Amino acid sequence: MSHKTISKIKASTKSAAKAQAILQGAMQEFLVHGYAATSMDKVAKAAGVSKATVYSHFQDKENLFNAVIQDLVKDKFQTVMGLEQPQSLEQEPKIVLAAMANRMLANVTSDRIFQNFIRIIIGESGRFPELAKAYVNNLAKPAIATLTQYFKSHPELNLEDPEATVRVMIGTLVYFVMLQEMLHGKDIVPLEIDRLVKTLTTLITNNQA
Amino acid sequence: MSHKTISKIKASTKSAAKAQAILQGAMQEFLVHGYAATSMDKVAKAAGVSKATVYSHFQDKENLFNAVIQDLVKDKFQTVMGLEQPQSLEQEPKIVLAAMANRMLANVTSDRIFQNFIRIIIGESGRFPELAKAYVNNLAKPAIATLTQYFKSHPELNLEDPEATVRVMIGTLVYFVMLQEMLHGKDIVPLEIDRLVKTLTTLITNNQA
DNA sequence: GTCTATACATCGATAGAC
DNA sequence: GTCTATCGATGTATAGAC
Repeated sequence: MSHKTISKIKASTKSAAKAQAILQGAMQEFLVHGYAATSMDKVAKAAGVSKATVYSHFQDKENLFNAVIQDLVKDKFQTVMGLEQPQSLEQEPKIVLAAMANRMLANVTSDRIFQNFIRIIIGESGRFPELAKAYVNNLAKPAIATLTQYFKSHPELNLEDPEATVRVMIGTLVYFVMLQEMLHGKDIVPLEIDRLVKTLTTLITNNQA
Repeated sequence: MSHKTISKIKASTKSAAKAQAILQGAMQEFLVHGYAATSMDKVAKAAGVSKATVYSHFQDKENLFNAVIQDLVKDKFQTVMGLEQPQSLEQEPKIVLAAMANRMLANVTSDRIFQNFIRIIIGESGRFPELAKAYVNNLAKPAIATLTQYFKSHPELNLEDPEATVRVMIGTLVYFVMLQEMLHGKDIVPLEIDRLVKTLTTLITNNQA
């Protein structure tokens, strides 16, 4: 990208280490306080640099916010995609689907950063539509595609519409985490995970033409 | 509530009309800009009163925000509950469920205020957990209860776990609106409503013990 | 390249006239 | 009960020394 040749090793360009520290500090602040309630002073303090240094690496607050979210989207891509791959896909679909669901629920439930990330994406989706689209493109779409491919490669499931069935499965899981964890509904409308997963997988695998 | 007897008709207590105007103006601003990015100056301007008047009716910004959200929760209760009642529940479940789903999707998709309301509830659910709980108590819980009762009153559906099945149905619908509309995924991961509804109702009604 | 110091706007909240 | 005027704190962003 830039000309980091010539001259000595240090202080050749804007230190990439500081840029990373700024991104890290900004991420922490944005995830906890949201966009509007996060000040550039707090970001600078969290990153261990001066406010002027923040502005020397990022044009303005909006620019920094975009960079932070794009970073998170990339980070969480691994989290989301790692859900389907590393297991034995050769077993019965009912087993595989239940395992996928349980793993997804366990991962997201225990990942406060991911929950705050989703909160921001949804909360700011009106004012930052491009960020919402980045989420859809890089996280939702691949997840949907992967599960769709699995459904299509198992005709014994007898699914009339695999694409739509994927939405049922993902929607069920996402809504569950959202209502129980993010919206603090655990004690108000309790429901055991096992019951949800059993019901979901039964509906999908007990399909008759 | 207050002593609006005695004295003349006007200027007896803090005019309730102004309080309503303030709530209305604040609602508009909060729904569009979120909590932190909404200033009390903008609220006062939107309500057509001075900032001091706003503070004479509401203790502070947080107090006003709470009142606005509580108002919205009450308002939208009608929207949510009106979805299941006024139709002929005597028809085949497959027909009834499809009608419920279609109506819910149509209503929420066309209601930008409701979408912004959900955006705020989720976006601020970390910093205002009580408001999220108010949403769960007054909107999600009744919706779940109503649909659960319907499922339980139709044993011919052969549902092993009606409570969990309700989550599948509501989760599917909520996630669809959220992904297609609120997160602007309509053009990125398109899916026709009819396919989703058909798939969902088929899964639920084609259930074999 | 990074700092301190600061410019300038806007924030939430209140005092005091009417 | 509602207004105008204003307070002190804090916001984003930048100038200038090093």
